[in-house]
Amino acid sequence: MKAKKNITMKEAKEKTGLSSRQIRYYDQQDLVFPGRSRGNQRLFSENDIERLLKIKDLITAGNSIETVRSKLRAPETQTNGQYEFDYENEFDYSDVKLDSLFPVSNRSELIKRLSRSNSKGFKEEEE
DNA sequence: GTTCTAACA
DNA sequence: TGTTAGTA
Repeated sequence: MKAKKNITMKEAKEKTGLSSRQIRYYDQQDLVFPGRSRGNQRLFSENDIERLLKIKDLITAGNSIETVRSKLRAPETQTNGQYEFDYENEFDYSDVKLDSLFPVSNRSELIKRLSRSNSKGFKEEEE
């Protein structure tokens, strides 16, 4: 039963109006967490799009990646007693061809992300 | 045809 | 940020 539909890069570009470069960049900056699947391609959910939209809004408003990250913190790091799992959600797994289980299918990717979380060499980078 | 990463302009 | 290279 595939109720929700996954969104591909192309769709994401159209829906957000952002370039693929920007979307991938925001992904690297941990501003969005799209799932990965077939061929290591990103699969966004409706939530990711909304998140991207908000990011775009903040960036175009003259804010930097840092600011955006402050506003949209990763759920795991948001230890305020209030969880905002706004993306562990409507993901259509039936359409995803994963080699193993989703959460830990990409160990290398997970390791990379964890590594990035430690490196705090951020500056005032904008458009 | 499209996305992915990495790197250069 | 755009764009290109080589790949899947």
